[in-house]
Amino acid sequence: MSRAELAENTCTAARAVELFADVWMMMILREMFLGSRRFDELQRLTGAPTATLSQRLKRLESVGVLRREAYSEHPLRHEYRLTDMGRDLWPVVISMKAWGDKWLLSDETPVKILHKECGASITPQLVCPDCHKPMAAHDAEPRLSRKFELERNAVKGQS
Amino acid sequence: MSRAELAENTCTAARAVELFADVWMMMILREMFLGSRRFDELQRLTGAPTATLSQRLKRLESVGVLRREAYSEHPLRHEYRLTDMGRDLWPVVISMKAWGDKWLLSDETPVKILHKECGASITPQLVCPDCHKPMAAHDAEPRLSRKFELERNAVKGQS
DNA sequence: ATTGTTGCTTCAATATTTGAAGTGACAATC
DNA sequence: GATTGTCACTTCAAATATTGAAGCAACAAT
Repeated sequence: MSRAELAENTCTAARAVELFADVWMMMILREMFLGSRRFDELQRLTGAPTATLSQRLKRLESVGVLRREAYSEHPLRHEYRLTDMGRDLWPVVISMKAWGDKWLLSDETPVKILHKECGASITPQLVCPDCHKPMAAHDAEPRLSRKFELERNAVKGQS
Repeated sequence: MSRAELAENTCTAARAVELFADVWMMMILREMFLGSRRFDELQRLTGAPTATLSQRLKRLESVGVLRREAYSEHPLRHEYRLTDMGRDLWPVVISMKAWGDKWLLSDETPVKILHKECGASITPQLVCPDCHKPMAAHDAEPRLSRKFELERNAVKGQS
C-alpha cells in the first residue's frame, strides 16, 4: 500500500491520517487554534519552510479545513480561517497536547486551557456520551463491520 | 526551524507532533489498538513497506510507547505491545477516527466503539473534567505561560 | 530436500522536503 | 523619486526520506 492508496481506504481513520498525520499540518492547525491567520505569522510560529507551508495550506484549503479570505484589496491580501470542519479537529490537537503534557513534560505546561464557561484551567477528557464516565483504551471494544473485516483480510494478490 | 528542532521545543504538543505526526506511526498505533502485535500482521494491515515499518517500530520502542517482548524462544520471536504511555495515545487515534467518521463518511462507520461498561455503541466525547460539559474549540481559551510567550516571539537572528 | 514462516536488513530508484533566493504588488520613509 | 519594507508566495538545486524488491537467518513442516 502506498500513501496514495490509504486515501481510498474504507476506514475513515486511515483517510484522516493520510490528510493530517504530518508534522506541518499539525503545527499549522495548532497555531490556527491559538489564533494565527496570516502566512507570515504561521511561518514564524510553526517554523515551516515557505514552500512546505504554502503546499500544506493549499491542501488544507482543498480538503475544506480552512478557507482563504481577502482582508484587503489594494494590495490584495489573504488570510486563512478554520472552517467548521477545521474547528472539529480541535480534539485531535488537544489530545496530542494532553499526551505531551503528561509524558514529555517535567514542569508546568506552557499552554493552559481555560474552559470559558466555568473558568477552570483544565485538560479536556474523553467520556462516554451515554453514561458520562471517563474513557480510555481499555474501556472500549472496537467492533468491525462485516464488510470492513472482509476488506482487511483480503490480501493483495491472494488467489 | 527544522523537524529536528521541533523536538527541542518547549511546547509539548510540538514535541508530540514531531513523534507521531506521521502516516505510518498513526496507522501502527491504530492497528495496535485493534489488537495487532506482530510485525507481519502490522505489515499486512497497515500496508507499510517493511523498512519503514521496522524504522517506525524502533522509534516507538525508543520513545517508550511500545516494547518488544519475546513470545517464543527457538526460534526467538518477538511481538510488540503498547505500554501505558502508548495506551494513552488512544484519544489521539480516536479523535482522528471521530473526525473522519463525521466529515469523510457517507454511510455507516466501518469500526464501532462499544463502551464495555455500559455496552453502548458510542463516539467518545471531550468534556471539561470540572463542570462535565462537552467541549469544542470555541469553549476553550488558551493561556500561554509568560516564558513560552517570550520564546515564541523571539525570532531567530533578531537583534 | 524443499517450501514456508517470521522478522527483519540492504540497496538502488524515486519522491519529498529543505533553505535560499527571487517575485510582484504595493506602502512608507527619507 | 529612490530606497527600503511588507506580504504572500514561487522557483530551484541539494539534501533527505521513502519505496519496492530482493535477500537473509533461524528455524518448522511436509
